[in-house]
Amino acid sequence: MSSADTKEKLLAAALQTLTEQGIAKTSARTVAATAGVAQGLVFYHFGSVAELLAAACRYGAEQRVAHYRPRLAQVTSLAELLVFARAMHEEEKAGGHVAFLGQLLAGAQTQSALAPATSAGLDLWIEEIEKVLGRVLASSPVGEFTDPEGLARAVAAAFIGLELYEGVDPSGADAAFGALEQLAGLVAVLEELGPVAQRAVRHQLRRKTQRS
Amino acid sequence: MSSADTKEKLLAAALQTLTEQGIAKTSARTVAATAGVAQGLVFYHFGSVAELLAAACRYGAEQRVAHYRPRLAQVTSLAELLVFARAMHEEEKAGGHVAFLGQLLAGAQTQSALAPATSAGLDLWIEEIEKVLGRVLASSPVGEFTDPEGLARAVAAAFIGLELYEGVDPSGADAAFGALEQLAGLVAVLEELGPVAQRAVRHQLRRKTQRS
DNA sequence: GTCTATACATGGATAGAC
DNA sequence: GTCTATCCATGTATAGAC
Repeated sequence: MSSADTKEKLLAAALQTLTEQGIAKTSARTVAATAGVAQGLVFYHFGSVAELLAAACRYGAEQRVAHYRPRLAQVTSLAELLVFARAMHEEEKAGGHVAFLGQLLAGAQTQSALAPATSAGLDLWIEEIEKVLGRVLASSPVGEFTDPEGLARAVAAAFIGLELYEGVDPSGADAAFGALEQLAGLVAVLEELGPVAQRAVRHQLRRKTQRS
Repeated sequence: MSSADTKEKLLAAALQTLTEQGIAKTSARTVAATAGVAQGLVFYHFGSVAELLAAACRYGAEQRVAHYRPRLAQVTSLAELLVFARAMHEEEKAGGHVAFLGQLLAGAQTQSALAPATSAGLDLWIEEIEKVLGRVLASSPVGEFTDPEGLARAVAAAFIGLELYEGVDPSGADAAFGALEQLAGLVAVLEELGPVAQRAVRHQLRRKTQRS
């Protein structure tokens, strides 16, 4: 078998094991078994389990971002973004293709070799989210008075948190998404205000910004 | 040694190991070593590693919520809540006393024995957050048009996500908290609008709510 | 009732076979 | 260059000593 083939199999198997077994049960043995290759190949091809996981993170994050990118590109309002988030969440419940990021995030807390790759994987998402937020909030006071990059980072981290929460309390996670949708609706209202109210809001915001 | 003593040691050691070593490296051996007791005692006192972790989760969550409760009780505005969140985040960077919830959340995804305990531990936080949000948002349109319990769940899950994110990208997490503070300031502005603008906002919200 | 010694499974890593 | 056989550390669990 070609080197590229085996590597690819191991990368895919690493992601699958990570989502299905969790970081605690993800080992060279379990991944190799899933890939259908010998256990030693993990070390031959990647040097260590951590390096395999780091590579798998890059591989998987690129794949998933590419998968969702076209749909994200069509989002033109905050309400649509929340609809997308909910749909993506539903897809994740079935397939769990982003869940591996939660597992890596947990693993990276204490295994420093995983941190850069996990951060880089998340950055792919953050970049996309930032683009969408920039577009969606451009016409709103929110876009004017918040840091879009920081907001994108908060959204990405929060989404992973919610995905993890889904695993222990599905109905609770559902309620959380519902509340966020209501909140998004509230922000959207700011855009639909009449000109007088709009100016009042912006005026207050400017005062507030100067004060702090 | 009394049974209660050994159990207490194991519970504390489980939390410490979970935060310092992560779920992947938390085993009967590592926890017992930290506790300074024999490894087999984990199984004698708790039956299995998962049950020990579940018990430790209850134990730790109660402790931490009790630790922060007095300060949460003094929060009277959304801005103050964000100041508290940032302060708690800083404390966590140093001590990492809530980090174990992130590790358990990751572990619970695939080890169903952990899910109920983790969910229950989070619920202690959610309950407190809900109280605070109810108080803080009572005078705001946000309180009127969102489900406070769902919002509290979203906040708790998002906070855990941000704590995990901090572990792989501290400056990114800082930017995320900064953006959320700006966002909170924006919501606070709604409360400071003049009566005319207030009514315009509420009117739009009512229309919006009826439509959806 | 409390704990220790021991059995056996799984994991990481590599020397050397093909 | 690719893979297998094997070593030793670490993991879970329990039989039986105190």
